[in-house]
Amino acid sequence: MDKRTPLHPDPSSALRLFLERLLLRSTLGESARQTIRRLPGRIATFQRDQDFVGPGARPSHAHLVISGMAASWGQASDGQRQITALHLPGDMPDLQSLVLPEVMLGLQALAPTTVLSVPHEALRAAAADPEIAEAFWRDCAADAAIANEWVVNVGRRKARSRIAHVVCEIATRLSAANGENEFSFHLPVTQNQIGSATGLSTVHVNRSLQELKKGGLALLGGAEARVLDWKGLQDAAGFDPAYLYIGPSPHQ
Amino acid sequence: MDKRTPLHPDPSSALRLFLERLLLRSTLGESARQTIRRLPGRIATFQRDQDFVGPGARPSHAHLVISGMAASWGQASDGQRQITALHLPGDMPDLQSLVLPEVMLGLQALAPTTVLSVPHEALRAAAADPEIAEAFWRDCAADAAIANEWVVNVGRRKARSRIAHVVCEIATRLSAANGENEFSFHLPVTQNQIGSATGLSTVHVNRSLQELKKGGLALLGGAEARVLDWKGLQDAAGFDPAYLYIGPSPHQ
DNA sequence: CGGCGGTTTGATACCTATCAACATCGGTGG
DNA sequence: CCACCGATGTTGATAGGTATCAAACCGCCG
Repeated sequence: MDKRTPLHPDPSSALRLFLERLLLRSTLGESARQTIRRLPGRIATFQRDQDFVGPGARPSHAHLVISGMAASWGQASDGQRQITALHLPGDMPDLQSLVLPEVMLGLQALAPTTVLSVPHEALRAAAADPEIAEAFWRDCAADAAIANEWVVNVGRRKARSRIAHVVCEIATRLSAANGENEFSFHLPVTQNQIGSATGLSTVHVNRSLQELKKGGLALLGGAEARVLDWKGLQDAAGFDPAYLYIGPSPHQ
Repeated sequence: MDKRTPLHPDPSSALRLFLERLLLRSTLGESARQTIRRLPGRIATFQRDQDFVGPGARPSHAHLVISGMAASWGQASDGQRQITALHLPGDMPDLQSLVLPEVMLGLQALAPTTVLSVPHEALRAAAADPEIAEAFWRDCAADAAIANEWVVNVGRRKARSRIAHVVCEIATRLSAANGENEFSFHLPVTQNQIGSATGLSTVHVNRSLQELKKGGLALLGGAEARVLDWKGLQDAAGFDPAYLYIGPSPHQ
């Protein structure tokens, strides 16, 4: 278990997290909010590097990240993993398994992570409310938009920018979730995992991180991230938060 | 106008195309099918390399590709484009603008392309039918899955594999749409555009294509693609069609 | 203390981008 | 019919970015 982040031992506070997350992008009436808050679920914890959903599975539950950090990944035929998205507390990475029962990506914990397993039936029942169905659809669409931006990141930017872009994204998403600017936050990922996310080798991640440090832009290490120069980092990354669809960036 | 593919001058045949596309992944009752078939729309044509949706726009219509080929793209801050998805006849690339009004990607025609512009209002009205809403959501989720696979493609595979993978994807999607194996098909993209899609330079695309030819795997050129060795190409690409969510590959 | 995972550094090889030049081809106009 | 032209494709040379391998270092924890 991750001792550093507050635990959410009860489903109800976890679901409040989920509700706030949905409300970032969608408007829900009181009855819809009630439905979300009353979803059933079972708490589960996973250790660092543990896969909790594998490609080709047909899970009967969707997973709501409560604490820690998770990642979706795919792999090339040689077995090398590529992380395609990072999931922060409040995210439900496999919500789309409601409409596509066979998930084709893997989900792993990047650090000790707590999730709430919510049965598909309950989510499907909730989605009978058109307001909720639209909110779910909207979040899936936003995930697709984020995935598109990752393609750009990995395909067209060079090492330093790629890493800076991921840091900017996490900082912005955390800030949106917490309602305040986050320039110094817990980022429990190794340089190896950053490489998996950016399509770079571990060694090159290391060198690029040193460049970011030397340039006075950001400081990563020991599972902590500190943004020293938000404007400069954003510049180096070519980061425009619009694709995250969480309103105007709290930063700037 | 593209003279080589049959034109669909009337909306109704275009909408049949769209309906077949939805039925690849979803089940729709007769009333829902009627609703789709009766959607309003206006035909429009675009020339090669013409953008018909730009980042930051708030379009009032969604676009159904009828003939030709389109691509969604994003760009790095230096202006370099990265193609994040290819759109074949029957696809509606910006369906997600229904729930995320501000589109953050661009859409361009790769070749002379005909589209049907369908008003958001009409689509939203159609989505009042839960069956249709779910079908729309499902297609958005599938698009997200495809985007994830592109991240893997661009991030972890080497040049030859990346190109082979894109060819495999197009061949499989065309085959699914047409109900028959397509080993030789119209692929109106320049090597430059292939580079934009795979994160490679034009020159390197050229060399890699020659390797594919020399290896007897595939032949691309003159807006035509011919797959010579499907199994071998699939191998070189590390291609597994499951992520497309269009049932078992028609190939093999 | 010893091991372990993570980070850092260096040497080297490979892959890909870039630039420049040239070839090919279809279309256009004389 | 031929000359020309622009777009596309091809080739070679070179530079630079990144991967890979190996080794050393470090902090943490048992």
